[in-house]
Amino acid sequence: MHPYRTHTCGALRSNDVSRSARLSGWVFRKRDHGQLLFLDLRDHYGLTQVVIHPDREFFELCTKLKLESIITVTGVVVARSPDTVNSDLPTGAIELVADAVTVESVCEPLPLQIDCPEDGPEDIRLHYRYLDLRRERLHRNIILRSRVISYLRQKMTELGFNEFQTPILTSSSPEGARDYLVPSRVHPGKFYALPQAPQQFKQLLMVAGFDRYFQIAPCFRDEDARADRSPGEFYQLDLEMSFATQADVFQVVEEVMAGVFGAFSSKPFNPPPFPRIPYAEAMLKYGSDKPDLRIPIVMQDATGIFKGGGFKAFASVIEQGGVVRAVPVKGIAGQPRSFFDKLVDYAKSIGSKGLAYLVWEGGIVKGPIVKFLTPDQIQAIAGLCEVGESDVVFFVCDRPALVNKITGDLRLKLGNDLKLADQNVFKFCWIVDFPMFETDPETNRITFSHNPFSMPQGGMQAIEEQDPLSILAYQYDIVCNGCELSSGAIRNHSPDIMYKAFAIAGYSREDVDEKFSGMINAFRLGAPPHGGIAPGLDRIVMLLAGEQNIREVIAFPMNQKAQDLMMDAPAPVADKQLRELHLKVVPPKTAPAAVPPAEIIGPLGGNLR
RNA sequence: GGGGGAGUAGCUCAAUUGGUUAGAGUCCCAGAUUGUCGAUCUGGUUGUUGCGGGUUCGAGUCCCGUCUCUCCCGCCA
Repeated sequence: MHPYRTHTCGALRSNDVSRSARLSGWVFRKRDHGQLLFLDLRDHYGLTQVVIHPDREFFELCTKLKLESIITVTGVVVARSPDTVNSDLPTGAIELVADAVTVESVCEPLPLQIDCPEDGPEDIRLHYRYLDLRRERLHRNIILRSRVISYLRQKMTELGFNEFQTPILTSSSPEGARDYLVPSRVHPGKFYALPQAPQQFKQLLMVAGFDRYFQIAPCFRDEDARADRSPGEFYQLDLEMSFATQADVFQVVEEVMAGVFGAFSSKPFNPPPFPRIPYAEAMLKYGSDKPDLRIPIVMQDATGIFKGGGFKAFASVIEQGGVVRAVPVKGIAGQPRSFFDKLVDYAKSIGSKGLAYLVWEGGIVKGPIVKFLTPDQIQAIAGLCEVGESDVVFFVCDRPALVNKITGDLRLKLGNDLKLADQNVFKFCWIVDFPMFETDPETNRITFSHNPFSMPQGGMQAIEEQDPLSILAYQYDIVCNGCELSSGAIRNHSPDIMYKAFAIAGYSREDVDEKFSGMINAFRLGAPPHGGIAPGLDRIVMLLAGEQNIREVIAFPMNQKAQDLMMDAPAPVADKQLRELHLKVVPPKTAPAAVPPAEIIGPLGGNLR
């Protein structure tokens, strides 16, 4: 017999009855009846009830076993009597009657309860992540992640993509997020950078003629965390295709997304093709380039209706280039006055000068601004917003950029507070036609609004003839339930167009040659038209698992301040290591480095350093 | 870098306008218990109310500072 197990804790069934079996696992729960002891033995595969009879010499030992200790139990599989069958358990028709018990590992008092649906304090969870991961929900999430990755690999291979590895130690790129840097021992004063994405490598693989690339790619960005953004590192399903149009990329991604969401979630989603929403339309209708389409609020431009009208607060702002955005919400006319007052306060708190609104109730139109409007204007608003009895329309008037932000936030808040979004569906869309360039509000200079390597729509002609701010890019995002899953683009594979595009953003030919020499040289030596995208794996799993925080789908995440509390990273290193790397630490003036890290005393005696 | 929230027993939380010995569930410990499966029953331990200062006859509660965690803004080609 195998020293540890003949079956897993999820394997035994009624047809194993009277078999001799050996199980190993964690003591999940104990039920001590004095003259009879039940143990629920748990492993990765499931739970099996072990029965210990009082005449066994190990009975006493077992009654004193601490939860989460690990034991090996040898015994006979016995059918449960009909009234004691547990139909909630796959193994619930049988139980293992113990003839021998070996303690493999004793568990000391636990800092976290394993059999507990509620989360403990975040820092304790992260410090004892291996315990947190024993909990059913997290264990399930991590396995879901594993299965999703496996599915993606299989699907991508089926679609003719080949998986590649690209360097982890590479060079810093001047664009984009802050890099994580790795000092070179051999080259004093020089640094590697961890890749923010394998962007250039995957494009070079296209130049190399591999046609279709994919990778479950680690990406490293030194940026601050959010609930859906883990600091440090994250993973993308990175893909790139040669001789591909935007439509080709969409088709592949739609097939993969529909496949993975169909396979791993029971929630319905809109089937491909996903709606294509131009960036400008998304900003107008939803105030966001990652709209949550579950919220049934579609905003409208009402600038024309208020222009030169009797509502001077709006008319004067419009004269200075402002716009009016109408936010129609159906069926909320009955909300109390306090609801509207709070919303006005909220709008002000996020930078709005105010929040106007009209209420269609009891056959009349009410609201603070109604006295400034003509019946024709009100009629026009009702027609524009398609509202009527019991509906409400909010209005914000300001500079266009601010209006987008305010109404976008307002739309989300209304959706949230009024629970307008169906939590049991996924709604996908593409955001397309992103502008190639934008004006940096601080410097007033033109910069790339997204990926500088995107192909401008209209190619060379557009770059040469159009107002830069009017040029669109073959740049796209896929969005699900208000979550940006990914950005992608058809790439600019022409050195000439690239030089021109970079010139508009203020980079000289020499700059481009210096910063992107590898790429620009490659594009002079036969580069196929190509494009791709990189859906965020962590966010996909987060959506599938129904989790609100990305840490819940990462086995060993860092906390919000980019610390690994379990491994104690980042940490100081020995002077010898610094000398070898030709580095000297210059602490900031308010030196937090002098403060020792908080210590959590636990079973392993200290902070695990 | 900025703003919000939270911090009370190992854990989840309570504690009236500032009022007397800071409670409950759970975990843990002891005892009882032969069919439970979140076992049950009885009893018990657990506290620098994050930390430091201040106001007050009196502070978990009010004020100031600070630390930790978290959410958001900035940032994320």
